[in-house]
Amino acid sequence: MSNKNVNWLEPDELAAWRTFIKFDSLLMAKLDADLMSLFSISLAEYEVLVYLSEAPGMELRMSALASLCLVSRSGLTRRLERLMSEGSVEKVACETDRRGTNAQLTQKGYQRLVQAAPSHVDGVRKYFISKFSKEDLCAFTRFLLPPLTALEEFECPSSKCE
Amino acid sequence: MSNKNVNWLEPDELAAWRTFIKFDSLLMAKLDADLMSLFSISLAEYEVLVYLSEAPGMELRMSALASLCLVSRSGLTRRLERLMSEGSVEKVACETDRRGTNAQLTQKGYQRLVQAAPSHVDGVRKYFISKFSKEDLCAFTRFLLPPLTALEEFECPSSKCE
DNA sequence: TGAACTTAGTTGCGTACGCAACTATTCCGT
DNA sequence: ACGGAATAGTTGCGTACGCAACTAAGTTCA
Repeated sequence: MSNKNVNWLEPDELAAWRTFIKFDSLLMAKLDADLMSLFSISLAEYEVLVYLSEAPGMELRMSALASLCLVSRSGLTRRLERLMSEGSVEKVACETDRRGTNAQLTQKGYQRLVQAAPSHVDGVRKYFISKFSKEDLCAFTRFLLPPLTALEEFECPSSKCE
Repeated sequence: MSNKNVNWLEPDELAAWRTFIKFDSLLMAKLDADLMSLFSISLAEYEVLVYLSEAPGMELRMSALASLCLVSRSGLTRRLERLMSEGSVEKVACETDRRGTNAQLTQKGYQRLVQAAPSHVDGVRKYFISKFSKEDLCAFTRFLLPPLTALEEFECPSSKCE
């Protein structure tokens, strides 16, 4: 199609854009499918286990976790229901704010993470990291960080983002 | 967390990986929200209009369209239902294969695309393309193409991918 | 030619999610 | 100290999707 009233992307631009979209889409699908078939855990659930494992006391407020996972608060409530029902996560009351709830990684959840992580990390290295030199990897991050910050500001229109 | 039995990503690797994930997620959400609020069309539907507009006769087989959109055949059936119900797309019987159906862009669908495209393309340029020099953009594509090809082979395990 | 296999598309069903509305708690200005 | 606004989390409802099963049509091979 070639409509002169629309300033379509140039071939190089289009190639980069579609490669990016497709790469991301296939990569996420592959990582999810691998986790699912090997460890019966979805990428979304794995993500929760990772963020919890990195937090002090292996616990995080629901809202903080939702924000890290880029998911709505209701979406996170349901994700945690699934993880709780298999015993990977527990909810504990928040000491300092009685509205709040902390999600906490259980021993079982931690073991589940440690079991799945090597294979998952291998996948990330194999399909993504290994394609870049160390310099290119850092350049990649530097390139993407400014637009990422700009995008974050649309989410939290006026205030301090986290 | 620091478990010595897992070969976790290095800080630079982790930064690149999480930046990538987050950037993609926020960018897609933003492009979708913009299309939705300005033109009441989702990014998924827009994508269908684009691919149809580029095809000879502005029509494509359902399967081909599903493959381009990286969506299951049933997913595409439902996407087209939505686009048909507002008159942007029609189904026409395939001449050469009576099993087949072609999705065809209507005048209305084409106008819808031309109306939404400038704003959408601006967004893609503003948040993605403009962050790279022309050289970096091509390098970016070159980097991602090999792993993309590798990932495509998992989808079509043995055969010719298109 | 015709029986087995493959391919095209649709449908039923289950899942994961977002939005809006809700309750409970905390914060803030006076 | 108290009344209104903000925040934390959950729930009901609607949506978009994938998988598996299905029908119809084409393909292959004996």
